[in-house]
Order: sequence, then C-alpha cells, then structure tokens
Amino acid sequence: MDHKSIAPEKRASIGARRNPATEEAILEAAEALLRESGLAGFSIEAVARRARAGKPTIYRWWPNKTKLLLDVYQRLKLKMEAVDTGAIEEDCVQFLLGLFAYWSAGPGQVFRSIFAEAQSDEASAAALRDYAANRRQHSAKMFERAIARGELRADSSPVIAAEVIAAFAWSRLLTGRLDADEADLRAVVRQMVGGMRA
Amino acid sequence: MDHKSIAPEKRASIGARRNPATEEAILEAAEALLRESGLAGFSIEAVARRARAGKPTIYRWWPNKTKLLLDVYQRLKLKMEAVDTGAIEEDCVQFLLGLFAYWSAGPGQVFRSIFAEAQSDEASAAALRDYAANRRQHSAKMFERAIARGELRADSSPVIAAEVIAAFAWSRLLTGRLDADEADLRAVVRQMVGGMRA
Amino acid sequence: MDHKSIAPEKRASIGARRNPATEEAILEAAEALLRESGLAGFSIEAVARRARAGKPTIYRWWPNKTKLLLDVYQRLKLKMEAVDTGAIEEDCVQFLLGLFAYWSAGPGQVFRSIFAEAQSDEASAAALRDYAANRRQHSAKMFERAIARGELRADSSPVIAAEVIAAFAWSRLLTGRLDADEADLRAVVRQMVGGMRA
Amino acid sequence: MDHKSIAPEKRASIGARRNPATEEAILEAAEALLRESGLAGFSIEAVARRARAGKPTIYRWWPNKTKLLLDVYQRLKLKMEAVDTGAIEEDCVQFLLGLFAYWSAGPGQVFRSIFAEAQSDEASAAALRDYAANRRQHSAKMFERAIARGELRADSSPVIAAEVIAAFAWSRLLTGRLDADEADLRAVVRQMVGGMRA
DNA sequence: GGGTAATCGAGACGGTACGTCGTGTCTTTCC
DNA sequence: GGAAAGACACGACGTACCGTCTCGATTACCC
Repeated sequence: MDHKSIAPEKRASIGARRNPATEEAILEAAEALLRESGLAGFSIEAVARRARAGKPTIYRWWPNKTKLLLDVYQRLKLKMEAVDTGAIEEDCVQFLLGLFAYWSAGPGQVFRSIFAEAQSDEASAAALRDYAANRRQHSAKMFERAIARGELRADSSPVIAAEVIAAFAWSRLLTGRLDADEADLRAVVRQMVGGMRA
Repeated sequence: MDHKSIAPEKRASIGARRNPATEEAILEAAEALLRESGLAGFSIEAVARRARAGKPTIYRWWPNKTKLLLDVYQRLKLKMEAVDTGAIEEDCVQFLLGLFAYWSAGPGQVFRSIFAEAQSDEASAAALRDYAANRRQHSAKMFERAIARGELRADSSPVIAAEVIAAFAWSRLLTGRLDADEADLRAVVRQMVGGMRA
Repeated sequence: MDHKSIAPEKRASIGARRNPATEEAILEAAEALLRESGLAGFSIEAVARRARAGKPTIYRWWPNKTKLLLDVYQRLKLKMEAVDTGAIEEDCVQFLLGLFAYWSAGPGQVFRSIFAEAQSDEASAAALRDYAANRRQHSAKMFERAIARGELRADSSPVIAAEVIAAFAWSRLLTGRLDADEADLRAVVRQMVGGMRA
Repeated sequence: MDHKSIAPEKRASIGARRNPATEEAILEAAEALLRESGLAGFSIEAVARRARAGKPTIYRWWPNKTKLLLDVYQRLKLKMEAVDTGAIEEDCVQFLLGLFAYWSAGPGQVFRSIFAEAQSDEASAAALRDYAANRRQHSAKMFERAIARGELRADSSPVIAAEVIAAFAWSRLLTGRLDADEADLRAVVRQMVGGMRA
C-alpha cells in the first residue's frame, strides 16, 4: 500500500548540519500520505518509512506530529491568487470556484486534517487561527477594492465579508461538499454581498 | 448532571437483551471524557474503564468510535429552540448568542470532536452531512417567517441563509472563537441578511 | 469453519430433570472439536455453539472445561484390544502399529489434550495417572504370556516392560511422530525386549 | 534466586540493537511465573507486567508464547552433564537420578509446560521435536562410548537407546512421578539396556 | 388439572488476554 | 554533530473466551 512511491535514494548525513534533502523528502512524503489517505494514514512511522528517514530525524526537527502537519500545510498554502474582474459578485464566484478546484486537487485533504487536529490540539488551533486571520486580511482586499470603486457601501466591513465567505467555503470543505456548480455559488454569493451594495 | 467520576455500582446482565443501565453508563462516561479532555482523551478503553463496562460490551453495540461519538451528541442536542422576536436581525443574533452559549457549556467540545472525526472517516462525514442538512431545514424556518411577514424579499432563499449562518457559527466553533459579544454578532448578521431585505 | 456439522435439532427442556440428549450432544460436539482442532479449538463457547446448547447448560453439569475434557476421554478409552501372535517381538510391533493407527484416527488428539491439561491441573493429572496404571496392568499381560511360554526370562518384569513401551508410544504421540514404519518400530522393539530374552 | 517480585529499574533502549538487560528481565519474569503458577499463570501480559517490558518488545523477539517458553527452558538446562562411570548401567541410572533431581528443583514445571503447549501448537511441537532430537544426539554419546569400549554390541543403536530412556523419563515427568528411588530406576535401566549387551 | 420447580436455549455482562500498531524517547554507528 | 536504524516502555486497538447472570419457554411432578 504505502510502498507505492518510496524515496529510493538513501541519504546519509552531510555533516554537522541539517540536510535539506532530508527535510524535503519528509515533507514530500507527509504531504503525499495526507493526500492519499488523509489524517488516518498520516503517522510518523509511515512518513519515516516513505521518506526513508529515521523517526528520530523527524522528531529532531518537528517536535510532534501536529507541527509536521502544519509545515506540510505551510508549503502548500501560497498558491491561491485573488482575481479582479471589476465586479464584486463575479470576483467572489471566481474566488470560490478557484478555491474549490484547488482544494479538490489535493490540498483540501491537508487542510481538513489541520482542522481535525485543531479540534484537540491548542497549538494547531492557534496556528489555524493565525492563518485564517491572515487569509481574511488578504481576501478583504477584494471587498476594499469594490468599496473604493463605489460598488459596495462605504460603511460595509470587508473583514466581516471575508470571514463569512471563508466560513461558507470551509463548511463545504469540512462536510465534503466541494462539488457545487457555478449557479449555486452565484446564488449564495448574491445573497451574501447583497446587503453591502451601495 | 452530577458527575460521579466513575460509575460505582456494578451492572450484571439482565438476560438476553440489552441492559439500558449499561448503555446509559457508557454514554455518560463517553460524554464526560469528551468534555474533560476532548477527542484526545476519548478512547474505548477509557470509556470502558470509566463506565465499569467491558470493552466487548461497547463493541457489541457501537461498531466504532464514531458511532459512539454521534450517539453522545444525539443525546445532547435536544435543547436549542428557535426564537421568534418578530425581527429577523434580532432572531439571528439571539440564535447565535444562544448557540454559542450552549456550545460553550460543554456540547461544543463534543461537536468539535465529530467534525474532527468526519475529516478522516467517511461514515462520520455522512452522518455529519445528514445532521447538518436537518438542522439547516430547521433554522431555515426563521427566514421563512420573515419572508412571510414581508420583512425579507420573497425571492431570497431561506436555505441558503440558513447555511451561511450555520457556516459562520461553525467557523467560530472550530477555530475556538465563541467569545463574541453581541455587537460583533449584530454587525455580522446585519451584513449577512442585508441583501435579503425587502 | 465450525459450522460443519452443528447439531440440527433444537432440544428444549424435558421438565425438571437432565435431558440425556443434551448431555450426549455436548459430549459429541466436544469430542468432534477436539479431534478436528485439538485443545486449541476446544472452548466452551465452541462446544455450546456446535451442540446448540446454552453455555449455562454446560456449566450446570460440568464445573469447568477440564471436567468436560475428562468426560470426553472416558467415553473414548475403552477400544484397544491386545494382540497375541505367539512371538513377543511381533506382539509389541503389532501393539504399537495398532495403537498408532488408532491414535491417528482421532483419539490421539483427545489423549494429547488430556496430557496437556494434566500438566497444569492436578485433577487431570491424577485421572491420567490412574488410567496409565490401569493400561500398564493390561498390557503387562502380553509380557507375562511370553514369560509363561519361556520366550522371556522369568526374572524380567512385565510391568516395567509395559511402562517402557507405553512411554515410548506416548513420546511419539506427544511429539507428533506417529508416522513410524514397521521396520523402525521393529528395531526399537528388538532393542527394548532384547534384554528380557531367555 | 532472590525473587524480587517485579523488576524495579526501568530499562530504555540502548540503541538499534537488542538490550540484554531487557531479554534477561523477560526470561527471569517468565521463569518466575512458570515456577509459581505453571502454564496457567504464564501469559505474555503477565510477563510484560512483571518484567516492566512492553508487550511489543516481547513479541519482537519471541514470535509466540512457546518460543519464550523454550527459551526459558534453554536458559535453565545448563547444568546437566553426561556422566561417565565406565559402566553403561551406572551411567544411565546416574543420568536419570540427576535428571529427576534437576526437574524436581523447578525446571520440570517449565518443561511440562512446553509439552502442554506442544499438544495444540504445531510450532511448539516442531520446536520440541528439534530440541528432543538434539538431546537424543547428545545422550546417545553415552551409549556410543559403551559400544566403543565393547560393553555394548556394535550393532545396537545408540539413538534408539537414547530415545527410549528419554521417553521413560518424560513419562515419569508428565505424570508427576519423579519420586523414584535408585533401585527402581536400576531395575528399569537393566531391562532397557539388557538387549544391547555384547 | 393447575401451580410449582427445575430444565432448556439464548445471549448480555464484566473481565482478562490476545497479537498489532503507533507514539515519542533513547543510543549506537556511520559519515 | 547530523542521519539512519531500530529497540524501548507505553497504551489503545478490536477480537475471543471465560464463567456468571437473567430471561422466557417448556415440561414433569405434586397437590
């Protein structure tokens, strides 16, 4: 099962410093396991086996499973770009479509695992909170632009809007309902941003 | 609600049928463990120990951890009633305040655990989906009443509104941010329902 | 696996007294299980299943597993007949060949189980000792006849000879080496009885 | 022989190789349990508890209960030396006397357990067969020496003689009759080796 | 001939042990 | 001093039996 794509080459020490190839192999293996079997298949033993690494090597650099999970996610999360179509409703729909497509391709499983972990591990929860706040700031820009061009009311809150749209996306991810078509999303978005219109 | 830490009395078989006292003791123990230490402390062994039950007795009635989890939650959720203040915004705010208070009192930890479990177990995910759809139908009624009395536009969707407000509540629960004050919630609600106003 | 030959008919109570059909079915099932899978497959649960009996019914009549084992053995052990060819060596060879064939057909497994049980249960050990002494007296007759006809020395001991030949047979049974051919046995017998010759 | 009831000190790993202290503690605990309560009290769980070892540690080195049992016995039997009095009959008597005394001191209980185990577990049976064959080769030397010095006939078989004498000893052990006096044993031996005399 | 009493199958119960898996720590050997 | 290797104590997993229990039903016996 997990012998599908084991790192073939064996990496020895490269002296008294961290071997980047090892770090890379470990993160790669961890991500692959998460994508393939989710949090259930994600164990330090399995990662070590697949990355041809020793368990202590993993524990040297990541104090526990959760930290490794978070690092896997860090590597992943810098891809999504905000769109700017000039119309806020269209921006939101494209944002959701892009996000759902991105998640469906694999990273969604990793993100789900972070959520799962965060429910019992406070460090993960804090990391997730930080990340979410950060993303909120980022996608709030979409609404700020719409306010600036007079499409949305000046007294509406970009941050609240960003939170609500993120919450909606998460709820779909976490309940395994990423297969929404554009029309559905458009209906949701229209209702969500309707109250902000100038 | 009196938390005797370990079930003291010993329960024998009451014949060739399920012993309700045993079922009760197991659910009680499971709930207590979840409230106290979350999903991490929730193991079949621990439940058995605390309920003074044999492991096989648990496995006889609950095929896996998740089913037990769901049963614990089912047993819990008989409280929440929809409010009807006559103003949709007020309804939503009271709904969220009530929900957050309810979750904060303990059940939130159980619900979080179900979400965590659902991220790697498809059966749990399906159960969670069913439950969520059910709740959605239920809280959609709040918006239907507002449409009926002409407060909200006739072409707005109660189900979408219910999903969005639930998604928001979940996102706060799952990221450990249930400590919102009324003003914050009111701002969020105003923006969420603004687009539905007649 | 064990549904091979379950007692088909269901036996109800026949009033306030022991049902002989039940006792018979239980002993039958126990023996069959022992023959098929040895002591490992011999569990009260399995016996009850196979005999279509309730566990308490078994425990009512046999205080524990060992007693049931002994009863199974009691039913079995009255079959072997001594041969008399007129030549002691031939008698012994035929005795061993017959015994090995008899054991190989099934009863050997039951006997082995008694030996196993006797190593940790003193009651079984005592029963086994009694039985062995009895058998010794019985097969000593073979040597007495040989002494009587002058084939063996008058000062040789039939009981010792019986013990030695039984010990040899047991050692083969208990180490699973019943597949000896006649020539091998003859060599052993010749050496065993050689010292007794007139 | 000082029986500290539970190994007090905790043993960690000593690197990627077997820890002899752990092995020792496990064998020690296993032996103690066998001596105290026989096969009935001998469970992997109990051994692990007493030796302060993890169950997986035991299973890592001993694939099953039986192998552990055999190793306990191996560790025990470093005493018995073949005697060489120059007379085969005396050799045999001393051999049996020594063996019975040795067994009576404790190891007999262990060996009985091995026999019990071998009656339902084929792996144990095979191990026991191997061990027995080995011992047979070893004690056959006693007879080879006697043949060499012309005391026994050249065409007699040392291996058969070794098997027969071992079988006799086993039968006494397994039926709990180790309390034979020298005269009895001498009578048995005389009859057993009589047929081999030159 | 109706009540009582012991029997029967059935199967749930609290336990103990099984053998496997994963966690996070530890140490040695090689580079 | 980093890295692979893998042993270690621990504890949860899900399963099998143990011996005890309580039921509801089925008779025979006694009054």
